[in-house]
Amino acid sequence: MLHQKPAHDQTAMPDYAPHSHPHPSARDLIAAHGGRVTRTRIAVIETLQAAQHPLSHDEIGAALAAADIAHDRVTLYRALDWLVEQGIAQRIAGGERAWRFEIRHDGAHRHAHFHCDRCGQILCLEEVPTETSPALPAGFELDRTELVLHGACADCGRQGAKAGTR
Amino acid sequence: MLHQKPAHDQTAMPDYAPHSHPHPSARDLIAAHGGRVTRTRIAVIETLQAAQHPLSHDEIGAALAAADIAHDRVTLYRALDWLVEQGIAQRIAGGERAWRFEIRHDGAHRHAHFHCDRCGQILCLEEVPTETSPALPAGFELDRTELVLHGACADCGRQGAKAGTR
DNA sequence: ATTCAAATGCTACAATGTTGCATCAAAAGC
DNA sequence: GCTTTTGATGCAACATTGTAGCATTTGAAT
Ligand SMILES: [Mn+2]
Ligand SMILES: [Mn+2]
Ligand SMILES: [Zn+2]
Ligand SMILES: [Zn+2]
Repeated sequence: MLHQKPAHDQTAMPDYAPHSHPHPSARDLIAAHGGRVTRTRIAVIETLQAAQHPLSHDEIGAALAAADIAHDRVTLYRALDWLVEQGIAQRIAGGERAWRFEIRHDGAHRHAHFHCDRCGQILCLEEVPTETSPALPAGFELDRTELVLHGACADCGRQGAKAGTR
Repeated sequence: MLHQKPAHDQTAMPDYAPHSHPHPSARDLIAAHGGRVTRTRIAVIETLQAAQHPLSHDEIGAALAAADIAHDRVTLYRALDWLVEQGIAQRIAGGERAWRFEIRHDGAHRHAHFHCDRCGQILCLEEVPTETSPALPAGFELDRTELVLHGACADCGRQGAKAGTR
């Protein structure tokens, strides 16, 4: 239930702008998709909207706790499942075998991510668009493309040049 | 310990060509990296070399079992860890929160993957190169890029057009 | 205020991966 | 070949991440 990496600590909803474009109100989003407007869903959406990088279930849970919003693990999993089903959020297979979530951007605003294979940090690369569709085998339908750049972040690169790849 | 998807069943080392280019001998590869040549490592490498798509720990374990190579779960995890550390194999964050592994191709032969979000199938897209490096923040080092196309495979697309996104 | 499906909160469980430590065996030295 | 050394293995116990079932609560429609 606790953060392992105090570096990315990102608890209660911050006040800086998210991905540099405005976001619709959480209540409206939920209602527009025919869901019930609950404290948990509102807080999850607002947390994701405010985040500068995709958040893990654990990180989102910490944000809810910091905002004094009672919830249990399973409820949060289900809220996230619902957001993904609705296309409001998307799952990203970040490194550490735990999903990460972020608001799903449409068309122009989609972007790639950088994943540090040493410390696990994930960074949104706003400038790098995810490449558009190449030829797929017959019958295959493309939904979205995910581009992840792997390597070492500035912090990890500086120290131990030859640490574990993992 | 059993396969869930008989469709991708890929047990004992098959005899067809892998990614359509030849592979170095497993023993040589291991020795060249200063590791001990053990049955487990040899079999894991040969299994990966023969595979047409990235394999999960479970699938590789099944292949070892089919080849009558005794091993335990942890040993296999460690063999795979070692291959990744050495840069012989690479981990791919396939959907189902389980790593998938494949031989790491160099330069020209790197390719993208297609992931079916309905049935979980993963396909190597030999023709689609992973895009080359864009601008990264100062100090960041790029190791490799991972391009995953998400959508529905031919089988899944045909049936239920509007199933679960997940 | 009443109604009722949609969300929630437990508890119990499954799947995937990790750690510690005793034992085994690959390969190097003799 | 025999011994030695240390990397690799096997086993047991544990951690993390995510799911399923079911009783209870609550959003929102009437
Ligand atoms: Mn992002
Ligand atoms: Mn591949
Ligand atoms: Zn890092
Ligand atoms: Zn499919």
